[in-house]
Amino acid sequence: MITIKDVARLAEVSISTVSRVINDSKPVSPEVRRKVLKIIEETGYKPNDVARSLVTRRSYLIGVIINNLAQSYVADIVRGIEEIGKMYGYDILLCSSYSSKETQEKYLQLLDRKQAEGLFLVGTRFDDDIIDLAKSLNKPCVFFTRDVKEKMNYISIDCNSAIYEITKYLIKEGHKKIAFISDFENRTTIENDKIAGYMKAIEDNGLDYSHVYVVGSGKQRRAYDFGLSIANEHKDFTAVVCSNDEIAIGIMNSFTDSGINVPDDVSIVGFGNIRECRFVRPELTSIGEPYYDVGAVGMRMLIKTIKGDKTQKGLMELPFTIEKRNSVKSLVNEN
Amino acid sequence: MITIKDVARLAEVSISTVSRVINDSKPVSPEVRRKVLKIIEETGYKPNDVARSLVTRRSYLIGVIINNLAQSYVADIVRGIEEIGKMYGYDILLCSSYSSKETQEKYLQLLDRKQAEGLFLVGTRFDDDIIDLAKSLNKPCVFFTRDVKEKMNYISIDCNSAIYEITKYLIKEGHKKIAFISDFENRTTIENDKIAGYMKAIEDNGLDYSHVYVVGSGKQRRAYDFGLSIANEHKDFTAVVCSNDEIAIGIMNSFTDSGINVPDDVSIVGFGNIRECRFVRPELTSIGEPYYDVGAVGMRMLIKTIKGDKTQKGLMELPFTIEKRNSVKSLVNEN
DNA sequence: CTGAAAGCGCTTACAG
DNA sequence: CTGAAAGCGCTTACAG
Repeated sequence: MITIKDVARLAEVSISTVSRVINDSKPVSPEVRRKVLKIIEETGYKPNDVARSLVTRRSYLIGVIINNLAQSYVADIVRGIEEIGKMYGYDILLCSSYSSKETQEKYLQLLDRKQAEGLFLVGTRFDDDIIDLAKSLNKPCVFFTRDVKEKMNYISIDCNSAIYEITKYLIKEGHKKIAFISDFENRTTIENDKIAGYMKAIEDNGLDYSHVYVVGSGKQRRAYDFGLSIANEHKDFTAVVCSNDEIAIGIMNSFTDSGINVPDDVSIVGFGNIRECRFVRPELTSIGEPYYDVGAVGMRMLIKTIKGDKTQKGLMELPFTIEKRNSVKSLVNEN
Repeated sequence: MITIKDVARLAEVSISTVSRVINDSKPVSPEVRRKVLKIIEETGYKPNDVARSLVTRRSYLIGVIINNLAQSYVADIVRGIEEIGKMYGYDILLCSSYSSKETQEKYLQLLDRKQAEGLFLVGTRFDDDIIDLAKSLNKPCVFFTRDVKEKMNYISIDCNSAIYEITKYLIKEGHKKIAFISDFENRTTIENDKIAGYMKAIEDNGLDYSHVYVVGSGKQRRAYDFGLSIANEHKDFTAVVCSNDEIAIGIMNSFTDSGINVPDDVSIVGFGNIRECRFVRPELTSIGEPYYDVGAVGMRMLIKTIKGDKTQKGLMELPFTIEKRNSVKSLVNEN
């Protein structure tokens, strides 16, 4: 391995001078610069970033703790994080915790030892211990989570408005009996926001029907089973708003398999706009969260904080979109 | 920031001793060890991995160059890489090149400067310059690609056998006119393997019909358009084998939209077993590539090479599975 | 078992 | 504009 020392020797200058030309940090006479550059070219010298990190105390590493890269929204967030990171010269250290608190703890320690300059945590909900540990590391830190705690800097979309708007959209299409299908009994803050948005739309539009079902899971398979059970009982709604797309797809499949036509008998909307929305039949209307942007905007916040710029603390909310597809039937033009 | 020096001072020992207890590298008397551990505990000292890296010349970093994390199979490979990496104490530096040769080159240089100990390149095909550059870095390196060159260490699945087997499966189900739908005119080595597997199955079973269509793209949308065009002309096959799932789904949707029933009129199989296979209707029969394992096995190879164990060079092939779903109709029990 | 010293490959005051 | 020296936070022969 060829080092700065070798370059200095070959170019017959001091290592200080070599350092100055590779970093362009101080004036160097043109002839000397040329000579050094020539040697660098010839030897193929590349500075050792580890040594550089040690003295500059900059690692240009951002620790990203996620649950599972297999979830496409997580992959999208990571893409946003990486892209913006690379723009500013930061690399990301990816840590998949698969929702294990112990693993998250281990990675937080690891990232600290590795001198990560910032932390980006992505997960449905985080244990208080993890939040405290992350804070104790004294590094800039941003969260993307479904369960917001006051003490964290987080980035999010306005779920309350999103569900409010999509419910209003169903109402405008003539639906009067709209149910909401929630994931867990034990709700995250975001889930509460969603349900509040649903209820507000119902009330604001003077409807007298509302019903919140609880699947007991956020997963498709469980939603499918749950859907079969409500398909069998007497269901009186003409549309359902689902807390996420996995649930919506599970419910939709269960209805289809039970002989309930979507959207002719029941309209369904989801939340998240995952890729599968366009693959299922009928294609699923959903709320689009700009996941890539979540990563990108969050990363910008993080980098700003690292640079010491003042940045807004706490909340940062991103806009959503309603992706209209054909899982919703308009009842307006019917007699 | 508290350093090894602080710990040494507080514990009234030399930094050598502190180093020995944190690394358990040399015998230390029980009392001294206890004293040091106590100080470490009290101060919350954590070794600086950057400094450690510099002297040990070990970064425990693996550079992973991919095209796009938005492709689910890429995310799965990365999961496998990360999981095995973490098991052995390695972290991954993720670099998304979005198929740009320039970006790949830049990242290769970056990874070299960062002292990455190994390289894992994932992509459909790589430019010769990139392969050469990667080799020139003199680091252990493994490729997962659809276009294999002799000069690389790669990991792959046996596509020839996979397509052979799935074609045979269609034949066993009574299909006698089976077409193959390929992606590009300009074929990768893997694509050639697939077509060869298809042809061999046709020949081995004495069928007199064979036809290779070329979409001109590996993407779903283009396959959809292409599917519309062949749906309109007189098509004489009862089944099609597609070079990948995106194509299969595009073709399937185009057939459905053209009034051709899948699988009643035409059976379709894909390759890749992407998540969408289970979301489309009918669910798509496909060849499952163990992508997670590709990452995991490749990473094991890489780590072995880093450790200096001799490992098989060149090819490493993984088994495939045929995921039978309902996009295939059996013609056997018909009269 | 323990410590003093050298050194990993850089950057950066400091002095000239 | 240039160089000698100190130092970043560690590990590891070497000597005792």
